Amino acid sequence: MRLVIADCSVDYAGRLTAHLPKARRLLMLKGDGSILIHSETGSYKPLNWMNPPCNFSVHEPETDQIETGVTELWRVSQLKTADILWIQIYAIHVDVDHELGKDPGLIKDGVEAHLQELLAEQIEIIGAGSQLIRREYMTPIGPVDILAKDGAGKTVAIEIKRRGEIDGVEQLTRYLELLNRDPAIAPVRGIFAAQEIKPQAITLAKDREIACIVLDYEAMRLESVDPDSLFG
Amino acid sequence: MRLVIADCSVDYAGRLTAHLPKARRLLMLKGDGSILIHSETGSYKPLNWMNPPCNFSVHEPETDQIETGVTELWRVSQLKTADILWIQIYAIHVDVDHELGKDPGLIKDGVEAHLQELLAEQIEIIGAGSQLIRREYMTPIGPVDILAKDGAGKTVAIEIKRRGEIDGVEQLTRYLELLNRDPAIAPVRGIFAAQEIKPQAITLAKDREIACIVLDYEAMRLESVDPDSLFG
DNA sequence: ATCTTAATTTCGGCA
DNA sequence: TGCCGAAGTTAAGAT
Repeated sequence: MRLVIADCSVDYAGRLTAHLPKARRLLMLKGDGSILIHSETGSYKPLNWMNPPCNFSVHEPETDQIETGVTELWRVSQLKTADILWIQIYAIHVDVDHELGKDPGLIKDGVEAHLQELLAEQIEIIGAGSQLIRREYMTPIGPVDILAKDGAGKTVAIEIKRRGEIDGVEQLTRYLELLNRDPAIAPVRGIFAAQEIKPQAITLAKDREIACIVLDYEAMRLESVDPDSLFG
Repeated sequence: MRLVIADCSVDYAGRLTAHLPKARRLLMLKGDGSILIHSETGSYKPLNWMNPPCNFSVHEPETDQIETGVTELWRVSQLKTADILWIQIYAIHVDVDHELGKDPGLIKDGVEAHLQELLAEQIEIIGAGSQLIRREYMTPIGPVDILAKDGAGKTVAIEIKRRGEIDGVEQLTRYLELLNRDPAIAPVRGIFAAQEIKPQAITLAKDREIACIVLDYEAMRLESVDPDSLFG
């Protein structure tokens, strides 16, 4: 990885056209040929970048560029999409190069799968007397997160999200349409369960006669009978 | 901005729990207190990070950590959300510090907002005699990009995308369903407008009796009466 | 390889 | 400020 702190201006042409006026920035050239241009602020998204696979080359600046102080002209192009990044270098203040080697990668824990596990285990959250039929109940258009029977013995399809948005309601609607064609389990009603549900999603769900349940992840974790599921 | 290349392992606890095994990485400490941890590959998203505002402090490693070779222990915590990042440092290979100053920021051109602006201005693209009613016409489930009246005086709802895919047709369908319940403007027909439209989206639109229009961005730009809108 | 869905999404706009 | 939708989204999982 090569790290360059330089005064530079940048032009990008690809899916959109964009320009960065002259300023001091970090140019990060990764081992896979990609480049990131970072400023002192902003979160992890760079001001501009080029994804691998790409081609890096240094060019002589044009006469008019030399007059404005450009000392080097960098060209980075995407091999597949033909996106191009032109970087005008005015001055280089730091330039270090160091090989990092391969990274073993991030190990994650605590995502949506865990919510599904917990709700399957604590299915009475959707109503007393409820019983789990199956997790990941298959349909022709994909698996329903949870299929259950409620206290009255009626079938319930549950769609689980971390954050409930309109898309999730659409998804559940499609499942319900299919499930209700199967006389063995119809009628099936829907429950949309999430840690938080957006107002628009609630509006749409109400319109489709789908119930909404907000899940308390921490409370469910504490309630869990299976301690291994805490840090699965 | 401080750039450190170090052998390190990382533990994150916050919205999720995650761990990075020991490896050589770039630690990027920005002026606003945020930190990014990058490897040699992967696109612009860091392996791990902490957003501003956050707190950085260096701690003495525990006895058992010293035994495994930890020389420094860094703690980065989010001030609002209480997310915490612990970084175990085993060896520092590069350590440079350089102030970048404030960045003037990216200047963009060619996004969806611009398409909407141009189509509102050149509304007769959807048919002679058409008139704009409103951009961003609000409904309970979100704003319709453009509401207009066609040459025959009938209401038209337009959804605009840069790239037209199935999602956009679904979105427009929801709007139409709602709009057609309002006797003041019903009946409302739909137009799906985009720079390019995927065949699947065209098929679905046809099925829903929604018209598709492919927009020629360059032609619309040249046609624009408002030169400022070129590089808004 | 392609497509679908989530993301510690980030980012911008407008109410 | 908070909500909502777009992004040069990116990234992971499933088909």
